[in-house]
Amino acid sequence: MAAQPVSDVVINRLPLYLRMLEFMQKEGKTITSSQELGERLALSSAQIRKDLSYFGEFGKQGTGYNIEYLQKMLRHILHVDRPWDVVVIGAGDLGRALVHYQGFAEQGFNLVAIFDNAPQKIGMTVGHLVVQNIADLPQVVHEKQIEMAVLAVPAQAAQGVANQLCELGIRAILNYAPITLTVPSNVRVYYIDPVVGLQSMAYYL
Amino acid sequence: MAAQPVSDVVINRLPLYLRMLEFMQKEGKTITSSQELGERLALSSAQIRKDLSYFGEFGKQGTGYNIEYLQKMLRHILHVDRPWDVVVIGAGDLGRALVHYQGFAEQGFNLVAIFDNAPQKIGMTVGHLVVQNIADLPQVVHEKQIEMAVLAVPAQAAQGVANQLCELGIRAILNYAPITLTVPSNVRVYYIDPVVGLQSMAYYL
DNA sequence: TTAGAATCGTCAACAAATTCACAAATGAAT
DNA sequence: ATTCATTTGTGAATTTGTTGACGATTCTAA
Repeated sequence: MAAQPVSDVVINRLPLYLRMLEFMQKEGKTITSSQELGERLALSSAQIRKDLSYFGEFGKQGTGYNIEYLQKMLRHILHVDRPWDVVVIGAGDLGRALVHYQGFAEQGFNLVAIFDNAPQKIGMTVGHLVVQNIADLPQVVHEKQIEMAVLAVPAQAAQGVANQLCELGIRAILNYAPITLTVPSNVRVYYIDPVVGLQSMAYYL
Repeated sequence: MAAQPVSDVVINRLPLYLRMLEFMQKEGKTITSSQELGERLALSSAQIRKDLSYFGEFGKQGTGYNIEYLQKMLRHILHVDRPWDVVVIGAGDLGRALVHYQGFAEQGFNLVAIFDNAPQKIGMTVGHLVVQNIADLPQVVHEKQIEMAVLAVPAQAAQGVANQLCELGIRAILNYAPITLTVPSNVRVYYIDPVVGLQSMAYYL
């Protein structure tokens, strides 16, 4: 599909295209153009055409893109045309809020287990899940062949848990802990830190 | 301070430097080097020196950087050497989890009010705050001269609330809603969407 | 006092990312 | 049937971002 690897910045924009296409579809639209997509995403139309061109030809000259078809192709490219099972580590306020969030399942990411190491949290019901002992993590990861994890533990525990996840074969970590993780090069980390966001924006105020 | 504007990618790395410096300080270290910072942040040492050089000369040849001093300078550059008041819009699971999170206040971001439009949520206590009617937002923003907001409402409500925030003079929005917002060019938006993160990483699996 | 190791700040070289601009194709309107 | 307004996909040009390399400085230790 991709002879020479497509760069990270391109891959990171594809989910935004997908999200906008879903939005347009809900509006009842069936076709769109790189220009319209660009305007609504605050990107240039050339950028969008170029990004898509790394993966194939999905549009029709003079007409634009069929929204449903382009969605389908993007899901295929991103490997989200199948469900993924995901484990959540940490049953604090954040971990629990994540389990209650419907947005993951809507996009095919099933949060199938939540773990914590605090005895008073183990056994607690969170949405449709029961908090499990972190000691049971290896078994669950192995049995369900989990490849993705959400890390929602305090900063001081994050690196230790990350090490464990990597050893268990997890290859993608969505990290909410405010710390840069050190992981093997075959493991991906996506960082979410709201404080970093506010600090970046404060610069411009 | 910055003759020709410093690019966004550079600004977005500064909080990571700051975060790492705080971490090192907790480890008891007092000085560091661009090389050490680079290794721990998975960046090149040249990158770090280059980034800092846009703002001045903070290191000492042969020695490196004084951690406390560099922290202080970075806080000054980012305008986080003062507290910022921030409002939270949306008192769902996410909004409530954010109010409970101590990480904002630790970095000088004070969540001073939380709003919702649902009658059954208004009046509810969340941490040290009481959920207020969204109708009271203009008054609070004006009285406390708020410039930053966290948007934690459902996707379908997000653009409407964002419009209101912009009209009220808010200049920085931390957006958790899974939608690309259209805002005036003088307003910054920092996007947090965990699903986008998982989708990006799924590409590599 | 001097030698040597470490490190910064910066200019130039290099690489990556974005934009430009246009041929080719499409569909609508006359 | 022909014209015209759109729109794609892409190679080239341009812009932006990263890395290399080195003079200058600092500290340590013999």
